[in-house]
Amino acid sequence: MPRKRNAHRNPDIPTLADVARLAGVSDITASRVVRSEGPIAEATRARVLSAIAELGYIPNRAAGSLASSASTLMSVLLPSLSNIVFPDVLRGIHTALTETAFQPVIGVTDYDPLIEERILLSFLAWQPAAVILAGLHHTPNARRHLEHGRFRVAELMDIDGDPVDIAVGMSHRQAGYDTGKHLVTRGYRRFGYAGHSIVSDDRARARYEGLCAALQEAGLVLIAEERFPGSSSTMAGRNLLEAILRKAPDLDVVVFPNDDMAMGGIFHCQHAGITPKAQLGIFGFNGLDIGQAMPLPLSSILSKRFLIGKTAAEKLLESRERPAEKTIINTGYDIIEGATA
Amino acid sequence: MPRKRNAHRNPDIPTLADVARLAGVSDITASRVVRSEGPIAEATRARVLSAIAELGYIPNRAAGSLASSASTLMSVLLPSLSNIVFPDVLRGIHTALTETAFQPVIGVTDYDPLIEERILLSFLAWQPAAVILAGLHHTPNARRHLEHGRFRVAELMDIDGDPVDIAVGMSHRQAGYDTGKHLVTRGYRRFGYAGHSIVSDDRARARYEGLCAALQEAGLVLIAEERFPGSSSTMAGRNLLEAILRKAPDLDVVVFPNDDMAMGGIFHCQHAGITPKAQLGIFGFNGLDIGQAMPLPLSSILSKRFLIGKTAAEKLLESRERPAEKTIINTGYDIIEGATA
DNA sequence: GTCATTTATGGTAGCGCTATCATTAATTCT
DNA sequence: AGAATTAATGATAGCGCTACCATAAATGAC
Repeated sequence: MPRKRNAHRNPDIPTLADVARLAGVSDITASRVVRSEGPIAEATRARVLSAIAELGYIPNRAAGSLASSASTLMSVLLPSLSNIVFPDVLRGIHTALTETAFQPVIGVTDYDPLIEERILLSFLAWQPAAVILAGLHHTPNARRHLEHGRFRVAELMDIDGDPVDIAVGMSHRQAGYDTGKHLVTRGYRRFGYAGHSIVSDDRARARYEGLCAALQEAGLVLIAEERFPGSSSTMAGRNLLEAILRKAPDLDVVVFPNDDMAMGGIFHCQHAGITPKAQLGIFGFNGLDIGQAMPLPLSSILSKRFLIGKTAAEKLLESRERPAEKTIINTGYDIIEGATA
Repeated sequence: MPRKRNAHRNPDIPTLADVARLAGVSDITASRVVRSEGPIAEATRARVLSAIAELGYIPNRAAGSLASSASTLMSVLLPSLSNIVFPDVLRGIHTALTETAFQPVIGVTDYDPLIEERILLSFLAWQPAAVILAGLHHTPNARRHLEHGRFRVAELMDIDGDPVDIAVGMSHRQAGYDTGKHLVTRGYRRFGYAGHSIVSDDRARARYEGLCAALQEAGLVLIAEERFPGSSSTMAGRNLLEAILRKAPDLDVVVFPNDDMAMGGIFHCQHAGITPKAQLGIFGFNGLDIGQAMPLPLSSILSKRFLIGKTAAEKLLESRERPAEKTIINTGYDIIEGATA
């Protein structure tokens, strides 16, 4: 009994073979046109493109990926989507990928290396052209896959370490250090630090350590610290400033791990009748647009998130193969003087 | 001359066939274990899982997608990543997809239907399980693909229209109307509207039209409008409020199309010594966290972005086939009274 | 025990494209 | 003109998995 018509195939959907037939060429010639690869005569190309348009042919990327053991997907693992920082990075990535065949597949790790590992493994099932993730710290298993995989790797945000392939970002330790130096130079002496738990946020910890190092060099110490166990938010920043000032009312500046919380600090000042800068310095991190739009622009460190994402993706697109040399790209940061510290 | 060893295949990477061989079963039995599909004895399953662990097998999703004419990718087209609104939606989508095999592929349309169409076509090459996009307005070509494709479709944010498959969101026209009613009820009579160009933002336009309808019913009209041709931002909101008050100093409330701009309006008030609410009402849209963390919480409409994303993804996961009936899910919105209007 | 149904497992063609080798045609060099 | 090189095109096996049909084993009903 002969087998029924194979239900695998939907006859309404044109394949490359249909295109080739209509254009009067072989499959592989049509493929060459679609891929813009290999020698192809202009007249032949035109016939194939005409057939593609007539049939409304859409390539089957899974087939191409299977046949070539590679895909046009870029796996992007982001620590968070809860504030604008990583959406900005993603926007940079997306901008660089526009007009290319590459498409970002997204996962959110919640700053958890184990979640990162799990998502990475599920992404590898698609044989991505590249993996983009944040930071230089991964589980041993994840690192093994990153190191032995046949795909490019970009580790973003941090450059203080040994990347697998490419690292694009800034030195967070240096940024924290420069924050301390900057504030000491401006005359601040009684420092406080208010932020979320930094157990899982390597970069916030590095900035904190840089800040402490700068203070130590100036013969100073952090007089008070206040920590919030949950995730970062503006409301948390408001509450933290209120709490730390209750413990140490004589602080003259408070450093926050990010602008969201620093803005919360500003809102507390407004609520409590504290004049930013004149009575209490408030310093953030990231240099968000919204912080700069305040009547008193927030004093902060500008992290170049969009540039980091865009630069990383562009660098990855330069070559499908990993070069022998690892690359570290320092996008730097700016000190935004602002008006709050 | 026989052909050289096929370079297609990397012998270091275990395939399903390797798993099957090690477990002493056929390929299709191993596949059944991986897919959790079809009858499988527990002892057999354990043998296969053990082989998978030993080999570190990672499935080749492209192969599965090709063989089954379907994939585990979800195409997500977002209008923007420039503010937190759509990252919140994406966060909801991602949350619903966690622990499933589905992964979101991201494209950003910049509120341009032609870009949306282009991105959609490139995503269809991956035969996504579903397409998630914003709004109910698409190019004719895009709509044709959405209607005839063998994948689920969720149109988010707006429910005032005829969806392809599922719509999840709120009535923006009703939200604008209720904004007007709410403010009229609070005693406001001299209305201004300050926002970005709404040519490409259907939902902002619908809210504007709803607002105008409510004012008309109350025998009122918008006394002044100010438009900014660029994209929405807090700084733009500051400038717009300054400009509209120069033209119409006697306004008693100004409605903004989103919280980002409304917060800019608040910042202008702070700068210009205007007391929000008492002297001038300021009303936004979206109910962002940061707006609620201000000393005077922003008066606004709360759009349930995370819920919209999560609900849509969950609904899509219920069935791979499109049901006969289209579904409209109204997540509603809340009026946040706040303290600025 | 026999027959019918359900459970479990297996064989393989094919999904749509591309890596690779092969052939033919056109161009360039001597 | 002939040889060498380059450009253009073609044939097909195979990528890794699964839809579908087939067979065998186990279980339940009479």
